Amino acid sequence: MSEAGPHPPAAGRRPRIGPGPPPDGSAGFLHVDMDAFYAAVEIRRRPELRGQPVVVGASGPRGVVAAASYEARAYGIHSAMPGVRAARLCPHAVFLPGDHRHYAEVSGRIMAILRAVTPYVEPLSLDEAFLDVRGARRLLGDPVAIAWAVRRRIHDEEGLAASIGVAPVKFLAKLASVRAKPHATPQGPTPGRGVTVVEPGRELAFLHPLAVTALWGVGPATHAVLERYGVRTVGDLAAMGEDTLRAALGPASGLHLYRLAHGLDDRPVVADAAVKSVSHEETFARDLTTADELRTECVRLADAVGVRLREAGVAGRTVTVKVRFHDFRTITRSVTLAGPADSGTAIARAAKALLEAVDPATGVRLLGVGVSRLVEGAAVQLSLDELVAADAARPVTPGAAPADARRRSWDDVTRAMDAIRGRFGREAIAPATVAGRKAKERGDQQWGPGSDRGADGGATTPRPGASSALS
DNA sequence: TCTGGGGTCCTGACCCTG
DNA sequence: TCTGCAGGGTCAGGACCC
Repeated sequence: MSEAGPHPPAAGRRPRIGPGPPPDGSAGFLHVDMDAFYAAVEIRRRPELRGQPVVVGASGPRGVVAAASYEARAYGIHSAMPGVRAARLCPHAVFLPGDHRHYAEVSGRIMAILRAVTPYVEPLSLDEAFLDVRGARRLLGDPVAIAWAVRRRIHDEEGLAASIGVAPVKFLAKLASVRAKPHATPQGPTPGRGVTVVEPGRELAFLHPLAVTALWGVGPATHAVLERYGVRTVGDLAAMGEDTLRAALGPASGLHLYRLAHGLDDRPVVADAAVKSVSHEETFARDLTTADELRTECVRLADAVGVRLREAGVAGRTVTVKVRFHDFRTITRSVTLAGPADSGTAIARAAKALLEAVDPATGVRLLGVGVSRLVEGAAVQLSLDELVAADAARPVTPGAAPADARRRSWDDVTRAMDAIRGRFGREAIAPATVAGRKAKERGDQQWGPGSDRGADGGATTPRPGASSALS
């Protein structure tokens, strides 16, 4: 592990690694999970915050908590909690806006440390990943030694703590890493074990006493169903027959949970899994109530999706819009295009057509635009049929260019916009409809509508306790 | 008490086609 | 030509994950 530097590989795509071999019964899977990652990164940047309750995210009146230090967790604050409630629980906590770009940089360096151990690294998010280290044993030692070495190196090079689970299959490694974590108590954080190991043959002894909600795939809805069967622990679940579980939860979920409850998980670690959809959605500080506002935001979101599609070198056939109304009722509407699209113009056109049937009068708090059924490399804007249909629907303008010429000119415009953004930054240019309205980048204030702007520019809502800490 | 953003996967209804 | 059926594609929504 000493051969690799602390920095991520140079720009450019890494060669595809693909899925590793299936589990073979040896404890060769690691789950690496950073402790309170975003909060820890902020504290590392500002050491004077060490020991204080620190909350990241929860910006704006509708924001939620992205991460909380263990000192903040002692007050009952946890991720996904509304910021308003977190502020009530701990008014003197330090509330910080998220800095996704910085977290991504730190994450990149941590992933590079992991890839120095094995190419079989499957990131789940910025702060956790699965590793298959079976192929690294001869060179680096047994998986437990590798886990401790990884933990030490992350600490030495990044000053951050990680908890690591070691097990014969992926999901047990993940559960083990949870057990390795520190705990929040009113007296302050108590350190965790750092590394927890589930030895081969001990899987069920580890698994069965756990609450059934510990299993991946048991959320509130599934838990409610299982409670009706008197299931509280994973052991209770394992005692249910496969047929009963399938009948209760559906064939796919039933089989999945039946296998997990018996410690069975043959999923390999998949490095470089292909992305299947790209979407952008925003909750607005103020509800949108007119079709005009809806269309304007739709163009902005579609443009942001298009930029990300082209950056990833993919295009998609299905365009989906998501609308969440004032009462939290949420609908989705989708349409499949004749050919893949990756330009904001084409995506916005399809999305706006879908929004025609949506009445925003009661108030729209969230709007999302997404593209799925992705194909690599295709940059087709619109099929001929769609262009013909679009032309037929468009009022005739004297002197207007034919459809194909317009498509080519829009392709040129898109390429020119990409070039300008590449040189001067993403905010350097935008469609005229949304000029001056910054589209959030991926993860930019992703945990709440910014207090700096809403649909109408937004009103500033300072977070209690934040101003002094940030000044 | 109020509920973000970006994903994946599953299910059921409906329609079309052979 | 009509009917029934199976299978695939599309669409909408729910559940879950971090």
